[in-house]
Amino acid sequence: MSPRRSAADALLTRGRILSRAAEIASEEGLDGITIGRLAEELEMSKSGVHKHFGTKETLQIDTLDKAFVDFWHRVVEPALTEPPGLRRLRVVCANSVDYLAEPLLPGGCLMTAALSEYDGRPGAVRDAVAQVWSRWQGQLKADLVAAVEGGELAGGFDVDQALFEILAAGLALNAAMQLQHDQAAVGRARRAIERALHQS
Amino acid sequence: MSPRRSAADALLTRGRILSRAAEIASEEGLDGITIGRLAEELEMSKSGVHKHFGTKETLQIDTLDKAFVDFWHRVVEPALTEPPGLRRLRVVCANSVDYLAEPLLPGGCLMTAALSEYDGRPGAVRDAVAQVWSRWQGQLKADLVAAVEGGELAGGFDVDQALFEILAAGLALNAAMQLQHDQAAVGRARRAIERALHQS
DNA sequence: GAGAATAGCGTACGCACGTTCGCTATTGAT
DNA sequence: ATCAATAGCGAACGTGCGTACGCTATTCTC
Repeated sequence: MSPRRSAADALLTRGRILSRAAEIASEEGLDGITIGRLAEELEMSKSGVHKHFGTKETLQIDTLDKAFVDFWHRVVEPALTEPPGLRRLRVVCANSVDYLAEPLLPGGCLMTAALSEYDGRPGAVRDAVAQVWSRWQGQLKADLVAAVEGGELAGGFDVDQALFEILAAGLALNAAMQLQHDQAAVGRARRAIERALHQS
Repeated sequence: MSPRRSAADALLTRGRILSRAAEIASEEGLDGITIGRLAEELEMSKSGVHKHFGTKETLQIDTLDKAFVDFWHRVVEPALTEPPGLRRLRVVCANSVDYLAEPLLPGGCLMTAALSEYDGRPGAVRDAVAQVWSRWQGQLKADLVAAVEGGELAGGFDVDQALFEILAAGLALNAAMQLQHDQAAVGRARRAIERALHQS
């Protein structure tokens, strides 16, 4: 019908597809993404959607990557004005709690959803999920380590234990929000994270 | 081919179907359950499998319920010899950590997988997931409350905060085991739970 | 201005899905 | 001995899926 096809338009179309795909995936999982459904909702042809990715698996991975980039923009980057260490860590954690409490995507955090969905299924999608989580954990751990090295945390502080508890709080907050719409969980997550930083 | 159909045999067949379905669902999600696949693996016809449940949605719910009953048998019931309160709670928590570290199902805890999978999709399956989680949380909370009332925990102890942190540790342990096969997470989960019971 | 690239469309394909229907053979109660 | 129930089978259905192919129209490069 309307074959516009400049390079700029193509990138824009690709972005529209990924945005909608991320919304769908956040509610119904990466497997809920369907080329036919995307085509219908974006008012284009199945083959038009397909061509941008070549394979459904690629579409799923690109969707996850896009969601991760958005997450990073909102959660991590604003904290980079703080020096590495405890100050930056606290801002990152606060931002991530805010993100989980009021996510960009309608079905909540896609990284978290994809984690459960693909942790038992070998393949490229699972690898992508693992990489995304590895980066997020690496970011948190780097500031924990910096805080210890900078003397902001007590000597003998167990970095991996704190990391575990911070991640745990995020997972539990996401579950409480998505399954039970429990707003009170937000405060509990904040407190749990603060407690993770005060090992006795 | 071999139409045996006593009432006892029927129940047995139903159990075989649900057992295999639970295994599949633990690895690929409740949506990974497929009547055709079950029929093939169990060497029976699609219609034979179908007839036991009438609807795929019912099959999914029954699978979840079966997995929950098995979980309950292994985690909660052995602890009922302890008196309600802190002692029973510690046994339940220890059993649940053991369960997550070495689950009955190949893909890990089905309740946890189903939580992420269906938290954003209204319907009977989601309701079943919510109910299962509500029962599990209720069990934990009952012993926390009993512990407070029995004076085993300090006055002013925040039961909901502790419950949040215990559940969080379980979710994080499951994620660490399934995505990263991180055995060290077992000890961290145990420690996180113990810390949840020692509010400062 | 000519020509290679390519965004997007339309059509078609094979496949797996859940569900339906009618049948057969066995059971279990009368 | 009879007869209603029913476990399970086999075949068929409509649907939606991912993917492949060829085409058209526009853009970008030279």
